[in-house]
Amino acid sequence: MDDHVVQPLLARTADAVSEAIGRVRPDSAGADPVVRRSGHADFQSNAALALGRRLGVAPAALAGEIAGSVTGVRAEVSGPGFLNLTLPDRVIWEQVSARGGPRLGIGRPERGRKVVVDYSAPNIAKEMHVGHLRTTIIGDSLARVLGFLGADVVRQNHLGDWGTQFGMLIQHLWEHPGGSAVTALDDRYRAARAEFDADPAFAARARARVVALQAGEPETVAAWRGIVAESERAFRVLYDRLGVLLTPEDSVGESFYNPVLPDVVAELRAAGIAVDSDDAVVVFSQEVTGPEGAPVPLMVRKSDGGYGYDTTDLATIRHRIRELGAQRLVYVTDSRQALHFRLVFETARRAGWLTDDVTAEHVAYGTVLGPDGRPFKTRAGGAVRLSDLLDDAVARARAVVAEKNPGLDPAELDRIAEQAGIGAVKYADLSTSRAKDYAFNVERMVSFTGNTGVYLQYAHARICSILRGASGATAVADVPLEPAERALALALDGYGGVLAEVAETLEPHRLCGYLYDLARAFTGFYEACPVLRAAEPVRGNRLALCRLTARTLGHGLGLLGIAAPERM
RNA sequence: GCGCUCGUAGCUCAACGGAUAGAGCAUCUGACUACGGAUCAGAAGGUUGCAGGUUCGAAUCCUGCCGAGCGCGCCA
Repeated sequence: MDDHVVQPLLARTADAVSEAIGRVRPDSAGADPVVRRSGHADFQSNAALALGRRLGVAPAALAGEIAGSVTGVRAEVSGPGFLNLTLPDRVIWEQVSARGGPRLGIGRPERGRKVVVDYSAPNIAKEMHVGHLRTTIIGDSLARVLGFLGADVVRQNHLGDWGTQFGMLIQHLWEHPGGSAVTALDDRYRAARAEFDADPAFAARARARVVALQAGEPETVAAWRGIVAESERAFRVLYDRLGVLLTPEDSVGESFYNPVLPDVVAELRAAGIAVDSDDAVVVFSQEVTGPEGAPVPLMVRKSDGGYGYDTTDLATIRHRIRELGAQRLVYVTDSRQALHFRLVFETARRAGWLTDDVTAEHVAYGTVLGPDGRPFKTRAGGAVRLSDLLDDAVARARAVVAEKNPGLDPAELDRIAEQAGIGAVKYADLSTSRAKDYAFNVERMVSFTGNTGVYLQYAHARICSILRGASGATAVADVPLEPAERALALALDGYGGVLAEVAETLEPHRLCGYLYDLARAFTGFYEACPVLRAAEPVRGNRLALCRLTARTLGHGLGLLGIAAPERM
């Protein structure tokens, strides 16, 4: 019973207006009541503006009719036909009280929907770098939000675990034994590449090793597995540190699809979708043209008989729909791959894998830029290691937290600095709209003011502190609402709606914006309304608001994959 | 050449087709011996890249320009 769903006030108000429209203008029953949050009242309905026009009635007059018929809400006509809607105080307090359950009264609108979220996808034998940051963080947050709303989320970590580079890597490992940590693997990769380029004899042995790997030669395959396992352990360390949900069971890399690639091509060929061209097999787009006006191809089999990731991604679609039974496919990769996914989706549609019952979405995001406004690189021009990036953020967070709270003992400080630093990086990434590039600015990220993860964590911690100082009584009584209480309560009530928006648009920054607004609404409340000093029953009501705010902030941060410590 | 994405306050960013385009930094003026100061009140800051169009109503939708980034056959 603690799990019951509380209908948001916005929806209830919209229903009330909708019913009133139906009574006043039966012909227009079912019209969108266009109810939104308002700066002039609790909510406003803009329905009369469009509807009046269509019916040939003055919008203000129609708004007046609706106002006269609507029940449960005070409605006042304003301006050219806006309807300002105000709820009774009692209703709002009841709403605060009703959201006490573990799910904050939020339902599971995504229930019964299987969603595959493809994200992270680091490369085996290489270290994770800044290029893996956004996909990992955004994808994980989306998986959490969709899961919370009831979707059957299948996470897929499409590891780069297959390819010709493993031939030279294994060969190099055998010829130069010793060392196996992943940083070493990363160096090893470079060394192998150098030797491959410099020494034709080694290159030949490496190619032979690729053939052996593809042929399933046991010793070679065992070596390959060893490399994969080693890398996965290293990823695990970073995933744990980042607080990412991905587990080894979610790893379904390129090698998994390798055996079915010929069949994917065969199926496309049989359907006449894939054709031969210059010794390769390609699918020409029917929608997109390249230079010279020629159709853009998808390379499903290279002229050397090998397969690239065009084919692998086609295989993922087929597999996820046919074998996993997914209704929604989500690919979280950077925006430079937009054309690639467009072609892949187009081909999958032509092949009949993607139908109207299944959606496929490329969740594209912009580049992480360095301080110079160019793509983030080390001084030497290499990729910035993810672990270095996090170390840096944690170190700065530590300094900021230590200054704020000098009384913390070192162990506590370490723990909080880690949570704040990681949270800061994740929040910075999630809080700007995905499509844009953003500059990685640690200074700003770990600031206690502004729209940062640290600010939200601190807000949460301080509310927790208030609650610690107060015992028990959070029963909600029907007393007059102060404006700041009203603003806070309405903000709290909007949480589920925002989550639904995130699930639909796959834009976590909406949740960030909501949480920030919520924290600010709390600030306004806290400034205007004494809590612990207030007399009952006001005190109990305000404590209830504090409690619900803390829980909502904590929960929202959780869906962003960010820790919400009770003390900082 | 074509395509995708983006152009909003000095800076970093918001804004389901709705009322006066909002926050935070930074700047300026005030207030409070603080339920943990995440301060609070106020000021200033904008022709939402430009020009048309649709609409009762446009930062948002459409068209055309300008500018930036990215992409367009055997890399992933």
